[in-house]
Amino acid sequence: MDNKGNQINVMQLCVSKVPFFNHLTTKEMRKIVDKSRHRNFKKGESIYRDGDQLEYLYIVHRGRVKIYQLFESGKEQLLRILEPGEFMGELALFAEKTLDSYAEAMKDTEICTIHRDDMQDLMREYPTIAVKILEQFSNRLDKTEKLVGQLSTKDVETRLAGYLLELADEKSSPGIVLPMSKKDLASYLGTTQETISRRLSSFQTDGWIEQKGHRNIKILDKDALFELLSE
Amino acid sequence: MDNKGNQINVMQLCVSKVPFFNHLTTKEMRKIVDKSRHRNFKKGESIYRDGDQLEYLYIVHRGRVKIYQLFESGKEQLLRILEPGEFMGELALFAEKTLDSYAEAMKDTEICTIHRDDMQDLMREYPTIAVKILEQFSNRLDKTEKLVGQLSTKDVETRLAGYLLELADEKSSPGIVLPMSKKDLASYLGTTQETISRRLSSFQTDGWIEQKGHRNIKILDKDALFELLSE
DNA sequence: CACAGAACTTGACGCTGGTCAATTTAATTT
DNA sequence: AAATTAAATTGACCAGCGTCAAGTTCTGTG
Repeated sequence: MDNKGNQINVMQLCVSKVPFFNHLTTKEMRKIVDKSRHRNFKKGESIYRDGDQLEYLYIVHRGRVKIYQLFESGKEQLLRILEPGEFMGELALFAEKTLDSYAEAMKDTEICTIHRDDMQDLMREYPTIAVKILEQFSNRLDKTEKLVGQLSTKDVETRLAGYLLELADEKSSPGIVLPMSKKDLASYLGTTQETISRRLSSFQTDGWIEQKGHRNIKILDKDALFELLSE
Repeated sequence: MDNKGNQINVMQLCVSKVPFFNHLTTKEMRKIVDKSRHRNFKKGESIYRDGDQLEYLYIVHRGRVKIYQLFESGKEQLLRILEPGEFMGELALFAEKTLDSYAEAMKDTEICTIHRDDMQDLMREYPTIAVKILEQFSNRLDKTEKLVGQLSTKDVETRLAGYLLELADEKSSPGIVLPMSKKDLASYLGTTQETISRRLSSFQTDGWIEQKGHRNIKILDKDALFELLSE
């Protein structure tokens, strides 16, 4: 049985990659690996859904996951996208809460899960873990609060410009690749596919960007976009 | 000198009231009190502002504080309101971050401050503190994400109905008192004073609520409001 | 490489809700 | 209780953007 070999493999892949574990010693990490479980999801597959009982912390190791809410009206609100190393289900750590959001693999994705009780133990044993999680939390909260501000005080054009610039900053190159479909982007920015499409077209007409394919955008006039933000 | 007496007083008032300290022993609390400073703010006074260097954790002991963002356009986005026992400035705990929001006392307010370095020490010494903070954090994040969803998928009427019901739930009585001006409520719900006013008027015309004075509302038909949410 | 289905674009139209301005009402102060 | 100020209401107007519907362009799969 290659169970043993499998576990070592998982350790290298999963735990060591995650910011809030990677300061621990190898021995300590092994302890964590013993408590974690590795799972695979195919593109489009649901990882958890509204109404599920939340019992695990999920850590994305490979792939990409989107978290969204779904309303009675059928409208979707995309909350965030998880890249490798990020986690979700953190509410599970404190209470037996019922979920009110959905998590879906955007492409084939590998995930590590750790049960609530084990996480509690780990935090007690290695207090620094809690501090690390806290750090990530505060960044997320920060980002979410900014989104709230944008949603209610800026028009779609401005929000879109802001998003493009943010993306360009991260990659620090004029060519950017949208990490999601325009439909999802619309959901994230609190608008519709159609409006996103119209605004991008007008950006292009103005000579500020150039679109190639469905997800590739080259920024031609950063300053023009930037101007929008402070108007 | 009544410094000593003062400190004991402060301890009882401030630290013991806060959820993430109140599980500690009296002796441990005293240690924390030694590191905290007590401050008073008058109504309307600014506690911190955009651009300030963030160095302290602020714990509200008495009064009420509003946190908001301010945009170039002059628009305000109210993020949340702190009641006694809640805290702000938590980003200070991790990095030397510059603030991008404002905190203002909504009435005469007493606050305890603890310096970042001291907080770091405390968390190392009493790991449970970090876990408690984490708990509050995750609730806030949850609330903020819900707000995002509402802002971008529901119309003002629905958001307002949702807010009123939420408030009624907390107090579990038909008569509710707005914790803020309608102007601030508008800012929180991502709309304008005028629209809030219009919607409340129409609720009243429909016989669903009754307004008395500027901040008192009696809910007459809970079900009608509730219907709006799931349409 | 072709083809099917998904993703995106474009147009026409109407409604929600933002803006500006003028009153009215409530809250505070003296 | 009157006076002053702050908060809220109401009306008129119109722009942004959501909706529905019909095309067009990608893209990944066989």
